[in-house]
Amino acid sequence: MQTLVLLDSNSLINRAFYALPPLTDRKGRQTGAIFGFVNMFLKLVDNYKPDYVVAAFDRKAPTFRKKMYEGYKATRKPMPEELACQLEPLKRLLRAMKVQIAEIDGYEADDILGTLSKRSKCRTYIVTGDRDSLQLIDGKTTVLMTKKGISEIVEYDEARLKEDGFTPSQIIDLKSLMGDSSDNIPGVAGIGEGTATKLLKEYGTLDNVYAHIDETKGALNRKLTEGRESAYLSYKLATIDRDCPIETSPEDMPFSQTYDEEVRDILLEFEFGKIADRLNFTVTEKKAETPAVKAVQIEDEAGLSDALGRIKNGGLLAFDISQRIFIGGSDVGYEVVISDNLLGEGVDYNTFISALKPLIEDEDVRKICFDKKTYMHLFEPYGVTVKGVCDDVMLKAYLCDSNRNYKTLSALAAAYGINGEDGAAVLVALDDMLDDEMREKEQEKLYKELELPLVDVLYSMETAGFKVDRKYLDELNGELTAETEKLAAEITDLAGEPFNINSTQQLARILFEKLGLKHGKKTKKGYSTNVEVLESLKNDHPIIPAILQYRELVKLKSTYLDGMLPLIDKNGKIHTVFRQAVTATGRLSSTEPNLQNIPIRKESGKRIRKMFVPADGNVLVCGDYSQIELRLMAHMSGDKTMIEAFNEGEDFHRSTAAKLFGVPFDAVTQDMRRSAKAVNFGIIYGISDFGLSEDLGISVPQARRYMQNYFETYPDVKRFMEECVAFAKANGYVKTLYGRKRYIPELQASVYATRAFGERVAMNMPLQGTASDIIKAAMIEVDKKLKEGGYKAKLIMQVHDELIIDCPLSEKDEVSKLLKTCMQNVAELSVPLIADVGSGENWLEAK
DNA sequence: GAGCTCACG
DNA sequence: ACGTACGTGAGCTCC
Repeated sequence: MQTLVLLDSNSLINRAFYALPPLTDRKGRQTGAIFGFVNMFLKLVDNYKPDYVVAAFDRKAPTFRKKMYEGYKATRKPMPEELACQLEPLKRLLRAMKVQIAEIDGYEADDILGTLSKRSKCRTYIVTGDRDSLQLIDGKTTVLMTKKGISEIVEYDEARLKEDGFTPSQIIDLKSLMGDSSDNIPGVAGIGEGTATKLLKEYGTLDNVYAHIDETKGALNRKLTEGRESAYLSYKLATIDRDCPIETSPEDMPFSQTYDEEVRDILLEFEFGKIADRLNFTVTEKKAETPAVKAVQIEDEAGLSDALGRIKNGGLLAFDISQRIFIGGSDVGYEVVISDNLLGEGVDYNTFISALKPLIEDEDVRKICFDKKTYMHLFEPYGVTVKGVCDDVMLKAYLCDSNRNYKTLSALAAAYGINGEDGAAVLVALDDMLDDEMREKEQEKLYKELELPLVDVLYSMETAGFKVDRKYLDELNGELTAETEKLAAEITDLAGEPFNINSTQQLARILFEKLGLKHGKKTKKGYSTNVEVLESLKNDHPIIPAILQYRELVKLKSTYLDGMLPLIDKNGKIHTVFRQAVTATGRLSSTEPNLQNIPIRKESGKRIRKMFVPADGNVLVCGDYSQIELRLMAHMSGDKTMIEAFNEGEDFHRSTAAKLFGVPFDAVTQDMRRSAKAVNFGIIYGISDFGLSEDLGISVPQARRYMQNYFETYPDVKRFMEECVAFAKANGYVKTLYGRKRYIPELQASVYATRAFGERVAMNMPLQGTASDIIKAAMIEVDKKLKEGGYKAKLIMQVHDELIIDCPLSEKDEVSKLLKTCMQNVAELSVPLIADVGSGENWLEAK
């Protein structure tokens, strides 16, 4: 018997939409629900191997049976725009996959499924997330019910339904009693699943329930009597129409799991490279052609050196040896493929890398790889240095779309629809495609002059490492251990019982239930216990200050002491990893450990920062930009008043306060300055009245007045921010002074909060992004000047607007000057770009 | 693995 | 009527 699969497409895509994060392609088009749908579909056809597939869709107007109930239209939520816009693309893909699309005006998908399953002569599977369809089950019809969104499938046939105690037709009786809010079937008021099930067990059908209504008593009798009309209306509503005028005959279009080229093109258009990768296509043709490639399997060491020797000067070497080993030279018209099993047999890793050395170090051989910096570290122990141009497709892809985060070469290749096991061929193809894309998006200059040169600087910073005063760390650890233990004892004592203070849930129980303290805002798991809440309860119970103190110290100890210990090398140094392709704005990030969030704001935190010290005989020289983002706002907005304020060189927050509050500069109070500073920060973040009011602890209208006042003071700031948003809406992205782009698909959202977020991003990114472009340029410059000057001093850290140099004492003055000059002169703005430079015996002192 | 909390710019 | 400050990473709980 042949197999037919019927899809309740609206039900499935709905579930997919809400189950998955909102994916978009590079152009900002929504693809998340399609992605979920297609994945589920492919799993399904793998399991059930259908001969025919029909996808049924709702057509806008409610069906006849649903129209009968007036409330139907009123309460039904319209499909969100983010989902609606995915329907047509999905249909296009399904058609290409030889899936028939079935829809008729005035009918819903389940009517079509009901009709087609009734007519079907095949083994029939109905795929849906709605229990309604269980009424369609019969000897040859099985319902595949999706669970957990759409990730799991449960088979319902007659036997399985019987386990639940129902026949297929009883599903209608059940719904007419209990109703279904998602389908706006009213049922009988006050009767839920339990009562409905009990009644049907006893009486079998709705009719029979009412035939024996006298046997019920009390409330139930009253509910049934009052709900009779509603029940029978519900019965009609819940009954699927199995004779609707659909002309589709599934047999017209045989389905097969071999798809043609069009399917691949559509999948790639949606950027579902991973999916395209695992499908069979009738024509297997590589999208991006690589030069004539002849794979050579290397058998032994001689073969290896022979193969490598044939990649000549002026050639191209693509290598991917992170997982399996692939190297290739495309210019010579053949490709070398070296697989894993070679290692340990004919050639060992050491021999392999050494054989590669002449090519990696040949200035005239262009290299391509994914994540150059990691390779530099990998090669280092073998004495191999990367020389000449080494392109990095990870960075190219990042510049093309910073919202994406490709962790591996294969993930990147999949996203670009490049098939193939062979890493070297994949790299060559990717490199070509990304060059085109970078040209289109005008990212080449940033790539060549900023990101790629920065790789070498970051590599040397990571290699140098940051020295830790181990003795001091151990002492501090001891002190913190004692202090936290004491606090923990105090807390359990005050709580009257032992509990896990680190568990927010247990803590909430103690504070808000046992001790009866007034709770603040809720989280998903109960009441929040964050600093804000605790701070507000400070004077209500002695346990609160103890908890605050405990939290603070435990955080410091676990993250910055215990967490750091295993990362200290034998020389007492910590080597962070800078990640160059993760943030949406262009900033770097720091991991394993994160050295960009070492404490400084609080006294206890300052104790931590002191443990970071220069190498022996050195001093730390530290330079940080003064209010770079606000200066950029002055420059980019061209606001005369703001530019003037910076040119006068006075404290900018104070000068803002004087203008906002209409007082002379010298009459500004601490409080006024604090408010002005908060507004200045708000401006950088893409201000909102709510956010400002939260930060300052004032009312929203008050915050709004501050903003209005601010915009009157600096009118071009307002104009600039509006222009950023307008530009983003018109072009889909914003950019920095240097042309780095960030796409903002959120601006297309129908949900207000999401769109508002997109607007704030549009205001913030040009500032934050330009600042990071500038400091990156400064890093390259500092590194270059230090080398040129023959200094031993080394750049070791960057914290967004701050650079740190580990500097021999003898070079301190010159290096300090060099650092200041480089940082200040790297960009020419209409306001001074100021870097404050200091030095010291530890990181705290140097700042 | 998600959610909460909190460290930094 | 809605729900928000921008950008990160890490440690801990609890499911």
